[in-house]
Amino acid sequence: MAGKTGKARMDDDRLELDGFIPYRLSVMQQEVSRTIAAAYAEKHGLMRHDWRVMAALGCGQPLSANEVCGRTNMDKVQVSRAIARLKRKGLVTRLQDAGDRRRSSLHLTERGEAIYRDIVPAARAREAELLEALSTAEFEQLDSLIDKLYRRARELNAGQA
Amino acid sequence: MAGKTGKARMDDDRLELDGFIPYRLSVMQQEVSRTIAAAYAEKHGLMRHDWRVMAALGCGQPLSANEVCGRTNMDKVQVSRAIARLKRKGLVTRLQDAGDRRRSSLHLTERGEAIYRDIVPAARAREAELLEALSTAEFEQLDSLIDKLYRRARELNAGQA
DNA sequence: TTAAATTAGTTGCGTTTGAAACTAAAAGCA
DNA sequence: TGCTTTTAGTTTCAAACGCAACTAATTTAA
Repeated sequence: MAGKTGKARMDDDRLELDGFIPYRLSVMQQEVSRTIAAAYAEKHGLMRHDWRVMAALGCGQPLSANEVCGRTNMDKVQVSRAIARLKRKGLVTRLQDAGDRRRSSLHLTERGEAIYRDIVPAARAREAELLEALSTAEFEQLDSLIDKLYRRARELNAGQA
Repeated sequence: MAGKTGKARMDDDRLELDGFIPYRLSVMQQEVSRTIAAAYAEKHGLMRHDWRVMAALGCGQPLSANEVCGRTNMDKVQVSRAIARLKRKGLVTRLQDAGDRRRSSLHLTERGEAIYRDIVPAARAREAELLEALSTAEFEQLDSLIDKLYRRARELNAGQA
């Protein structure tokens, strides 16, 4: 399809940010992120990465740090640091794997579980409030568009990654 | 509308990240961002914020730092630092405003302009490649969805911001 | 007309980030 | 077996960030 362009793009050698999809996506996403952060940040003093690690663990424990990477799309440095913070706060424990002593399996502690159980409904509620702005059809479109754009971007990035 | 939920959400007190729209949005956006960064990062050693400031200036010079904030959705600290970097690199100049000596008006230098003119078509090309994954109808849906979600998130955040 | 409040922009501080280098254990293989 | 390579995860260092405090110019308004 030829020349999809955002709204305000008149002058051809100037780029109007407001008509540039990647920019708008970024600004929108940041705002959405802030909405969700309310569910874990203030009250529990967690960062986004911490919360993601907890979310991964909440869905299936134990996990190695490496498995957490896979489920959260974070890289291993971020995961390592998030785990360090969570351990410091007493929200996760690690247990060195007997078979492979490089690995260790991570668990939410009792406190970690409690916080997890506190965050989940709040996060869900925030998401729901957000999605109230959309019809069912729009929601499905969104779902599909996220997927398509993600795949496409990965394709494009695959070269130099 | 009642209970929109992502795909993989079965257990009600566990949150599956892959079915959580804000998470998927974030991961997708990051990937898209990387795609676009290729247009300004490696080759010109710019950061996202630097590029945004340049993009703002490219569309209408001169601008005060404050006006840049408005056009880029960045806050003044980020803008101040981006300008400092760009000045260091010789890509923008500042000129103290005669009427109001707190302000100064920012301009792209010759070199700044040149780099801007190099980046714009590359960024456009990247965006176009990305959007090739979508039909015209989908593109329009995307445009509208970004808008709706952005507005909604701002509404929700307005309280505590 | 001068003191208080606002606005433009910068800076200092402690924390987080990103990239690359690193350690230690396990696998591959000769 | 002993040597190289891979894999899991951590650390280091410089740059970037967020926040609050700051300076300096301008506006408000008593």
